[in-house]
Amino acid sequence: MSGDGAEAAFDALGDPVRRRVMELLAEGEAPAGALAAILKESLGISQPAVSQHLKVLREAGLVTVRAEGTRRIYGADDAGLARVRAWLERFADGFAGPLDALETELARGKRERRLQGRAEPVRDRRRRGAA
Amino acid sequence: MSGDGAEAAFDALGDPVRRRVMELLAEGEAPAGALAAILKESLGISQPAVSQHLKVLREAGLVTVRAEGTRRIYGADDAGLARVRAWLERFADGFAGPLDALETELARGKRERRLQGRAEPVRDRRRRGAA
DNA sequence: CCCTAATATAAGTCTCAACTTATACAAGGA
DNA sequence: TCCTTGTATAAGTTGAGACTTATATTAGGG
Repeated sequence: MSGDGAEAAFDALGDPVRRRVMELLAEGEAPAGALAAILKESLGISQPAVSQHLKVLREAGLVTVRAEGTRRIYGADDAGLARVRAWLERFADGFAGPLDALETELARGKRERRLQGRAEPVRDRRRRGAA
Repeated sequence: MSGDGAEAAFDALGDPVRRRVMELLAEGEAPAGALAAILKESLGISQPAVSQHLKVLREAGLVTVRAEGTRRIYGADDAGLARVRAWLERFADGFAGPLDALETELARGKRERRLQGRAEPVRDRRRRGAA
């Protein structure tokens, strides 16, 4: 429960350069080189850097790639974006996502009980890596 | 053009702990201490760390705070979340946000012209800080 | 075939931000 | 008035990841 795949997407969108890439792709597909050229001009970022960003976006499912000769044509991937939207629906004023009224009530009750505050067994854990 | 305030929100949501805080707040308001207790138990994170995360969320406009005695009651702020949704509407299959059909066409044409690739004046720029 | 063009990967550097502990501050209650 | 409880701020450390340059890879063209 509570495990969508929006994690990687949000991690990826946490970077302004990658957000810019997505904005460019929102207007239509583009070869990697064109994106690199635009980002080099506007932000002074090198081609390899852009390539690395594209890789992150790919792995987050936010972009699609299609080979065309030696070119890689990138496009925004609705699948990844949909997962982001789904995550946001939790906050949709009124109900909490795919839960029906009853489950919502149960969850709320459980939360309130948990929120009373009872903290002792402090497991361990150290740094939450997001490779 | 192209300057919404979704930037800070996405930067904030780029962190898994802050996302977790938002998920908790999606179920309802909670005092900082309760959030700290939950995150300590589940992720082993200290109270000051949580306080710092809450500060980031506050500055991103993603949460509201209300003082109640010595407690700070946090809640999800629709304003910030709305800005995130607005950014995502760029990708809404078909049209590009608040632009009408004509403007969309113009934008697309301009993009395609830009994407032809013409890069020379490599300004300077160094590291894109996001205080 | 080799050369060029388009992209990706390797390897290394350096900044930033997410943590830590310690402490300050504010609001009640005894 | 002090102590306690709840929260925020200060100061310092450290690992991740966003860059860099250099090089590998792949596809076509002459």
